Amino acid sequence: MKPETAPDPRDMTAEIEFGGLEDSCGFLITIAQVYVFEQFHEVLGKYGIRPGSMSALIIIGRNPGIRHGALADALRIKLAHMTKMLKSLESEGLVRRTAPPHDRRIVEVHLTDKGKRYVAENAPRLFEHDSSRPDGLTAAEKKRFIKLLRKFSGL
Amino acid sequence: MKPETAPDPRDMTAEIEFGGLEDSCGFLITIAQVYVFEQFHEVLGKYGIRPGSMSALIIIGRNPGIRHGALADALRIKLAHMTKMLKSLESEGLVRRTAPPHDRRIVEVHLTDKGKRYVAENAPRLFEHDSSRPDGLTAAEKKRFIKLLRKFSGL
DNA sequence: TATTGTTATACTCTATAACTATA
DNA sequence: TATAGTTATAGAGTATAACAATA
Repeated sequence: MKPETAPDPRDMTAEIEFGGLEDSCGFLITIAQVYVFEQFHEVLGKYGIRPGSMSALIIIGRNPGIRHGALADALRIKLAHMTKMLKSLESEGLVRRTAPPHDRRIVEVHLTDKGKRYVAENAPRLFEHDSSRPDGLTAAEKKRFIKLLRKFSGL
Repeated sequence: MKPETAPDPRDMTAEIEFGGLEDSCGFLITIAQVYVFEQFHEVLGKYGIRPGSMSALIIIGRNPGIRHGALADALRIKLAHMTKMLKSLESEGLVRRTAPPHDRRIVEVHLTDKGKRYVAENAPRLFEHDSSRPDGLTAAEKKRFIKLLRKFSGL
């Protein structure tokens, strides 16, 4: 990112011009997201954990009996996708889904014992990875970054 | 996000516990990214523009003759996907792809006149949308946020 | 042999809408 | 009629690896 450098795409040492995208939150968040996933798979892939289902399991563990809809809202994914993910986690024996008697439309989700062991083993790996990712931010910057990210998303 | 509230997923007014994810850069960036795409499609969908190809066209416009590989690096997407995207943009008449005589392995990309008009018309819409997105950040916060995002991604 | 790009395949994630069951 | 979730289908994005052409 050197705006003063004349762009010459044939010169491999030349930086390319981003034409304003370097100041676009949307573009930069997309780029950051690619980096996050890349690092996640590189470091945590060997344990077979994936970002989406790991987040779901962590939230289910902290909110026993949470409904499909509430979980979908929390993870910002569509209910249809949530169903697929939870049925998959159920078939792996990590979660249990039950319809309460008072409203049989609802599906409540709990971790199984296997699911609890899975979270106890893998959640620390996720958090350790997240805080040690080589992202070039100082501790103070990371703190500010997290606050801004939360405010940005209305979380 | 109220850690002091007892979690009760059946009470719709209760906040859910994120169990540490609320302090994870990776999780928060994923959530932010969902918000960015959602807003993008809501506001700019009617013009038929999409985030990936719009970014590509903007960068091509600013770096005439840029190679497939350099563009893929800039957008953090795989070369195989870049090829698909550029062939699609070529079939829409927005870009021209040519192999230079001095190294016939290379493919250089330029905007066509139609592509230039397309960018002239739609890039301002993208930037206007990006700066006016209702993300709750003040101008000063947005500035700091952009700097942190760039540092985070090594851009 | 190494580099640049292409093709093919498969998998994940997402969007949408029609559907079932229940309230 | 409205709500919670399910199913089916299609599309976008991505990963991977095998491939062709050129250097």
